[in-house]
Amino acid sequence: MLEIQRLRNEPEKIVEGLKKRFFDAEPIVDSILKKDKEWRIAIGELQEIAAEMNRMSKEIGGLFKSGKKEEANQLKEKTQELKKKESELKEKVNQLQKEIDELMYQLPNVPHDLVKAGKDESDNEVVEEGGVKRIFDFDPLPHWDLASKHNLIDFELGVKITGAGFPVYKGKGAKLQRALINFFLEEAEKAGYEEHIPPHVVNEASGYGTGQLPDKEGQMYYIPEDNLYLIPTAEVPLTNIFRDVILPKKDFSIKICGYTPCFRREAGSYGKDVRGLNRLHQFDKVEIVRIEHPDNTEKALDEMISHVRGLLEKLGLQYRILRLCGGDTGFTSAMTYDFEVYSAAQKKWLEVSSVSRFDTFQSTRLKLRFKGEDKKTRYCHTLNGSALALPRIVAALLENYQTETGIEIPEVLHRYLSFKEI
RNA sequence: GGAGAGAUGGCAGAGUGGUCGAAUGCACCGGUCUUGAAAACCGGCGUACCGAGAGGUACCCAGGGUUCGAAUCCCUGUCUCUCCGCCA
Repeated sequence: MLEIQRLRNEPEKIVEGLKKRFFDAEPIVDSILKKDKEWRIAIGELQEIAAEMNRMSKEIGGLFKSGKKEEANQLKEKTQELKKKESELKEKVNQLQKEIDELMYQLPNVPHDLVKAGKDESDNEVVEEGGVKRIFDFDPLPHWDLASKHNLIDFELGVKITGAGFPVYKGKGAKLQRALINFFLEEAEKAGYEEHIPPHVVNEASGYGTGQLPDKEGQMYYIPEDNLYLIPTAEVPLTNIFRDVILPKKDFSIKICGYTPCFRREAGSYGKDVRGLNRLHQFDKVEIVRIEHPDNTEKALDEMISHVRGLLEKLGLQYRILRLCGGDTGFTSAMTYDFEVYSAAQKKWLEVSSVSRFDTFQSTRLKLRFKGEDKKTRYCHTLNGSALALPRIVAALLENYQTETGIEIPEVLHRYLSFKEI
């Protein structure tokens, strides 16, 4: 959520910034400001009445104590009128507050200066390319064929047990998953991220904290009996560790990571992109999360990008980094870099990581603050990124490391496995 | 699943209708003392909102209610703990 202060101080800037998303914020911002003005007047009046009531109550108490019953009763009658006014105003204030909140929830984060205006993914900027380009002298197979040929992943079995999008990893396929998870976790640890194993199910408050609710409930699996949600990413439980937290000092830099399965309903996504591992309802991911002082956000983001880049280089994959345009940047994000890996067999780029800075957008909902220089509380900045999501990495590894007879394993993974090829 | 207990400031814990935003202890911050530290002593020490400021308002799990007045009484909900049962 944006800070109301910011809306009051620089509404034009926000409206202007959101144009980069092709989001017309003006009517919402105007409406908020109008209601905010009303609200401020109403709450001023309400507080005055409350103060008057408090005064009278004390007076009545004193009168009763000193035995002046009649005077006390007279005063009592006077309070009736005030009470009525008070409850009316209270209702008005609450109603306005509710309306303002609802409008605030509709405003996405304001894109960072570097973010270009754009409607969709076709406007994203490629900011970097690297890694090893793979050239085949034979016809490479897509990973779904390789997976069944080498008995690594059984998609049909997953359909039987659960449904489409829930593959079963078997034998070396399963071990490869485990190796990747360990590799990613150890790399994260080396980079200073403290490992966590959080719950894979979260409550409603956590969903609101990181912004999945009220917006994207349709994308999460929901357990109505307990009012709990399966996590779509470790970002949710990891970031919510810091919900309702005020960090005591101004110098802090919190770096945590965690492996979890991720569950996504992916409602409304059909077509060819869903083949094989390309889009799943359950997948594994190692997530890195940072809580930073606003002054340190830029540096933190750079470090995260370097970290993810490092992983892709160690795995020997061809990659590119995109800075998403306004329209393709997630609702809660101020700036997002997507990492894509090239699959020579599928002849396309596969998104394997997304690194974002949210600035105060999440921390306002989370109420995550720190004590600043002058003992004032300020909102922290949050960032997170996948480091990395497994399925498409597996797809790219299988496809790019295939030979005519089998599949090689990148050297960095050897220490996690008892075999060097499939 | 059954039975019971509870939810108060960073923590512990008092407070059962009036001046309680809340005793006290611990922790924390500043100071005195000390060569330094400890101890002792003095002072400070929740959050949010409105207001230019003075100041005011709200918050004792959440939401309702009773009352001139609620941390305190009533209702509903949530959560936690203990015991029993079941079970990895």
